[in-house]
Amino acid sequence: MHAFDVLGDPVRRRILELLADDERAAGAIAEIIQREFAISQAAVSQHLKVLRDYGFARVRREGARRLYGVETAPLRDIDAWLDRFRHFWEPKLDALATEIARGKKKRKKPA
Amino acid sequence: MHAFDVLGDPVRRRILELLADDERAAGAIAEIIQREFAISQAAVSQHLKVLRDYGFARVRREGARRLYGVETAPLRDIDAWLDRFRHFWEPKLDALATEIARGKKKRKKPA
DNA sequence: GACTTATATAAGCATATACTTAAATAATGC
DNA sequence: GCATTATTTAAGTATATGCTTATATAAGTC
Repeated sequence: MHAFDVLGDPVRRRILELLADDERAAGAIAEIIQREFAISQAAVSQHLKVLRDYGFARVRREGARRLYGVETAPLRDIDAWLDRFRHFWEPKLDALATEIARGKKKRKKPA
Repeated sequence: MHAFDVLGDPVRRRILELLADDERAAGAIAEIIQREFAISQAAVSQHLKVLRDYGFARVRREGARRLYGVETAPLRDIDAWLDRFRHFWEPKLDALATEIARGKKKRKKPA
């Protein structure tokens, strides 16, 4: 499955949206998703597995809970793939603006 | 089908890459794709239909040919969806830099 | 107008994936 | 250690999608 396929599923997109702010326990995620999509807890768990398997999420145990967090590498890959089309909707930037805009440089201190 | 599903298919991604530079005739696209993916002309045509149907491509007739071009609205939608994750990999920009970076403003003249 | 070229559509089939229910695994509390 | 809570995994099924071959549509050529 390709990263784009992973994001093709609305449940998985919603889960990632939930994780964009904060880590959340599998159960807390399941509760929200079950309410919004009317699917079983097992189904939610299977989606979490897909997100793990394709590098969109990480888990850590905390007692009986499993805390999920977003992992951005595949999202960055997608962002990079879009680069070849960006000139269609982003104005041409000069070299410096591009550096700033796309964060290619680590800056020591914001001015 | 969601925009992400459309991009989930490697053939469709490749077609869009081909269109990123230039318009191309359906036949020219089919030729390349058939060589690279070993699928039939009909299959390529079906992918072109999906790209049309979901707003990723437009066609115009030119004699017996059909010239395809990329249409970026759904790509921009995806780009916008990624916004909520960008803070993970882009440095925090100040307001002005963000304006410049994301092209929210039409500038009259580059300095 | 028949023939060829360019492209799309139809019909049918195979496979992947998203769900279900049931069961397994693991930590917590008594 | 047994029950409970939290979560994953297994097995089975339905459906969507991507392919195939065959056919339709439309324009260009003689």
